[in-house]
Parts: sequence; structure tokens; C-alpha cells
Amino acid sequence: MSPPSTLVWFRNDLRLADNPALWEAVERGAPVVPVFIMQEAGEKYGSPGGAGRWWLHYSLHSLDADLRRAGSRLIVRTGDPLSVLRQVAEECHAEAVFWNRRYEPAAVACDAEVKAEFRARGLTIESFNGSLLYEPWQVLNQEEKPYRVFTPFWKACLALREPGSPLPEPAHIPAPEIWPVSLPIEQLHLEPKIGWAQGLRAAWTPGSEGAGGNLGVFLDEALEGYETGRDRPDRQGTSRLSPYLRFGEISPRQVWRAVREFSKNEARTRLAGSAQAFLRQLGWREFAYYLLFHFPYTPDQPLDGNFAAFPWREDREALTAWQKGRTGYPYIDAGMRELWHTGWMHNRARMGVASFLVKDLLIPWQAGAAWFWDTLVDADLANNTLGWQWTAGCGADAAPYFRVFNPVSQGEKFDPEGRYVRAWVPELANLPGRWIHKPWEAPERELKKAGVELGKDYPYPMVDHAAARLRALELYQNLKKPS
DNA sequence: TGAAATGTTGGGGCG
DNA sequence: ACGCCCCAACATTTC
Repeated sequence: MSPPSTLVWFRNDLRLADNPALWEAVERGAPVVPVFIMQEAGEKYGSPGGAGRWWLHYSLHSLDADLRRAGSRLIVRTGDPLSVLRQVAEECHAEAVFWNRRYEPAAVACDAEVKAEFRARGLTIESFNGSLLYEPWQVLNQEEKPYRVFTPFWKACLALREPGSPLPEPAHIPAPEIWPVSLPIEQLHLEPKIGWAQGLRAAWTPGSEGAGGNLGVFLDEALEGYETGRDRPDRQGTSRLSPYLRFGEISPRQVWRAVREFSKNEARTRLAGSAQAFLRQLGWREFAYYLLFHFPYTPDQPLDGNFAAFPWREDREALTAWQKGRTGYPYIDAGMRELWHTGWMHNRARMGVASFLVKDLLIPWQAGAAWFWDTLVDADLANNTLGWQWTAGCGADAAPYFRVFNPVSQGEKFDPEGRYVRAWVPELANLPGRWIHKPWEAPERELKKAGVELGKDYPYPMVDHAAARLRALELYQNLKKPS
């Protein structure tokens, strides 16, 4: 009989560095068995959507390769986590199971069940914080209740101890004498059968190495000027770390530390503001997890109960036009097509397309959230829920009901030369900048010259924004009235 | 992490 | 030189 081992259950922490569960498991000295369990056919949002599955495929390969360099390997299984863990634990005589905590409601329940059962069987179970800077239960307001507004929340976080140094990568991970059986990653069938992943492949390199690469490029090229640069979807002004953070190929603590070190080494005053603005974005991620933990019903239900009765419209056709980037508003369509092709959308554009779906089309935010879940490589239940509820005005720190983005002026403001539109809506590429965000106002002559026939090559606007805005304002205002 | 409507100001053209 | 108008620029209010 082989000596007892320690299971490390990998979930949203697909990295070796700054991985507390892995680190502590190695410290125990016993052989370590890294396990990943793919749970199929769970509940809604229980496993990644299409784009996330594509990402996961490569991320698992990358993790396995990293583990092998450290003398270990990844054991892959499918099924219900509790029964799979039971099985693997038996196969390799595990006496301990370590993992980094999750915060999604279903995941919290699952982990609690596993913990209870294994403890009852006398195994050592330890969980760690591998994906947040602050635990959700650490931060409460004066009344001991969760914050619902970002700024005071983040101030309270910053008043706590600054996030510590990331843990190093274990140089060597002790292996068991005999490895339990593992499914080939291919057999998880995470890669789409049809070729829609072409664009994703061109845009991304999943895995910790890719994460470090994006972080390095961001620090060198975009941190300075981040405060305004981040608002430009036509430029590389953001870190593009979201999918890596989603799957834990990099930890927020690593990002935090890298930014602090970088802005310390460079001229401190020059970068202080940008660094703070960027770290504040990590704060929004913290806030999203915090809210999801404290208000677990929010992926489906509005945080603000007044919205339960909001008269959303059911309109399959309009939803499809939005999904396919055929709304007739170039800025909106550019965003939706960037999403479809790359699995990612600039945050400025996300706010715009979300506002359009919810306020111009009056389609429920849950429908938008579901589409994002399926198409974003960074689809993260906490962030997705916060973002959509914020836009719809029914969530924490919500956009005031009267805040309706104008798809034309947002385009003109944040994509002034129309480069973003030209990149993703090529049928408009030859239209002069003056009309690029509102082709329906272009003179017939200009359209002809640009080779655009409206209604044929590119649609007319599916709604009149001015009218749609008034319609939304009226409905939202009714909601505010005490009933 | 808006936009539009409305109000105010001040410079320049012009009688 | 003066007052008047126009209007852009900016500020404030409202949705």
C-alpha cells in the first residue's frame, strides 16, 4: 500500500504560483495529487459557457504542463465532485484534501458538503484564499451589514492590511508512487466542434504564461495614461487580464504586487494616479464577489426588489439582432462582434451594449447576462451579475435610472476616429469619420461612395434612440413611484 | 462609469 | 463709443 497523500482540488486557481492550497499541500511533505473535476450538466451557471470551455481546454493543458515541470501532473475526471473526490481519495489513500475557496452560491454549497463528508470520515480538509484580496465576511459597515455602494466598500478594504506578497511557485511537487487514472483533457470535449474558435485562438494565449505576458505589456505600455486610456475601445488601454483572473491563471494578489512594485520603481508621482485607478478595478472585482457571497440570489433576481415587477419585453428577434451585432448602431454592433470574434469586449463597450439591450430594447438584463456567459472567455458569475444589475439599475451602486447611454455620442467620444467600428463592422470601413457612428444621417452620395446600401449591406437603426430613451425613462420613473 | 434641456456669460460683428 | 444681437462655451438643472 502506497503512503498517504494530499489531494489538491483545482478549480478556479489554475496556476502554480501564489496558490496557497498547493503550497500548503507541498509543505505537508506527503505526495500531492492535483485533481481537476469537470462537472457537466450542473445547474445554470454551474460550469463555463461556450467561450469559457474553449479557454478551459487550453488552460488545463497549460496547467498540466506547468505541473509536469515541477515533477507532478494533473488528474482530470468528470462527474459529481463529491463522488469523484471520494473515488480519487480512496485510490490514492488521501488523508487530506486542500483547495482554494470559491464564492458562487452553488460552489459554496458543494464545497460545504464535501468538507462535511470528508471531515466525518476523518480526513483533514483545509481551504484557503486564493482568489480574493479580502474575504467577503471581513468587510462590513457600521451596522455590521454588507456594503451596497462601491466607494465606501473599497475604502473599508483599503483600511485593512495591504494584500501580502504572493507565494512562490513550489519548485518540486512530491509525486505519488502510482498515479491514479486521468482522462485525457481532449475527452472533456471542451473545444467547440465547429470552427468558431478561430478568432479566440488569434486573440488569446490561455495559461499563466499568457497572463504574465499581458500583465507585462500592460505595465510597460498602458499603465501610464490608464485613467483615460482605459476608456478607448479602439486602443490597447486595458490589461486584458480578465479571463486569466477568471480561471485563476494569475491571482489578484500577484497583479496587486506587480503594479505596486512597478509604480514604485518608476517615477512614483507619475504613476500613482494610474496605479490607483487600475487597482480600483481589482476593487470592483472584489466588490462583485462580495455581493455575490452576501446576496446569493442575484445571478437571477434583482437585488432591488422593486424591479421584480418591471415590465420587460420579450422580443426574440430584437435579442438576436443585438447578439449578432445587427442593431444598426455601429458602436453597439462593433462591441457585439468583437465579443463574438474574440470572446472579449472592451469594458466601455460592454456598458454601452448592455445599456442598449436593457434600456433601448427593454429586454431583461438576465438575457444579456446569459449571452455574455456563453460568449465571454472571462465570463465570471460575480462580475457578470454585478455588471448587468448595475446597468439595469436594479443592483448595488446602480446606475441611476435616468442614465441611458447614447450609442452615437458614446461612439464619438470614445472611438473618435471610428477605428473600433471599422475594425469590427467592415461593411462601414469606407464611410468618412463624420458618419461612421450614424450612417443613417449620411447623404446618399457619401453612402454610395463608401459602398454602403442601408437596409442591405448594413441595417437601419432597429430603434430610434431618442424615442427609446423616453420610453425607458417613463417606465423607470413609474417604478420609482411608491406603489 | 450620462444626456438633454435650459440657463448664463462674454466676445465679436454690426448698425 | 454704445447697445444690441448672435452664438459658442460653459454651467446648472432635469430626466
